[in-house]
Amino acid sequence: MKLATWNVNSLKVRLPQLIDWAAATQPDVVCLQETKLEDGKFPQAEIEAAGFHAAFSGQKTYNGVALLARTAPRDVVTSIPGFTDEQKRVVAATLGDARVVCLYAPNGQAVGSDKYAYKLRWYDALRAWLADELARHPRLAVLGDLNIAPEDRDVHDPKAWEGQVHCSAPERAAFSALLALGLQDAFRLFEQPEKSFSWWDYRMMAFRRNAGLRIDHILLSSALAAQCGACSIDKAPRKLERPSDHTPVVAELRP
DNA sequence: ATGGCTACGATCCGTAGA
Repeated sequence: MKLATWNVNSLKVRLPQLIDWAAATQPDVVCLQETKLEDGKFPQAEIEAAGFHAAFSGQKTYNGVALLARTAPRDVVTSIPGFTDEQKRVVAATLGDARVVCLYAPNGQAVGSDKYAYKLRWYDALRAWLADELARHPRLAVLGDLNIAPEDRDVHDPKAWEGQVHCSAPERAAFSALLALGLQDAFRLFEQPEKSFSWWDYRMMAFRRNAGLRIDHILLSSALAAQCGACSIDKAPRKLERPSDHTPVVAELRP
């Protein structure tokens, strides 16, 4: 079983790339972020034609998440329980015997800003919810654009980014707190190339200079981590015309 | 050098992303 996460930065613009990529990669589950589409405008027919069921929660212009799966999603949830939020950042569902949570974490803008405070509040609520989810579902996968580079090796220029949003100590503590629940960073279960990133700024030829961050993640409970045979970043879509600034991360689970 | 792209919805520029 192949699980993937991809911040597509507009599903409308990236739909053809998503369809091509899914045909080539054959994932069983795809978590999408920044769909930027109201639910009424979700491309249901195209996604179905590509062989996926879909659960989604979107809004105009900003945010929006979707969970694509070969099997019908059950028990769909589209918010962190008890955390009131206008912003559509969460969709979770049960797929077969696994619980899958798709997340688009707040960006945080700048350390000390209102958006940064919201990001940390959001992470607090997320941790409490995932603790609950883990207790209920030992086979739990959490995928998404978490907007945190957990370690310096996840940053192209750790000095320049030191203490900045995505890298600040409170954000890294929030990421660690998820791992402390019993989740594992699937990417780090394996030897990886140095300077592996999942996002590159559109400006300054950042992709060509590999000036990126690893902020898109797949976290697995122990039961799923034990089955994980590979996890990699697929840079191919970032090389296409009109790419998303993020690229997919894929994990493979053995039966 | 604090910009530099891109997407969006509103115009012909502002907001947001990270």
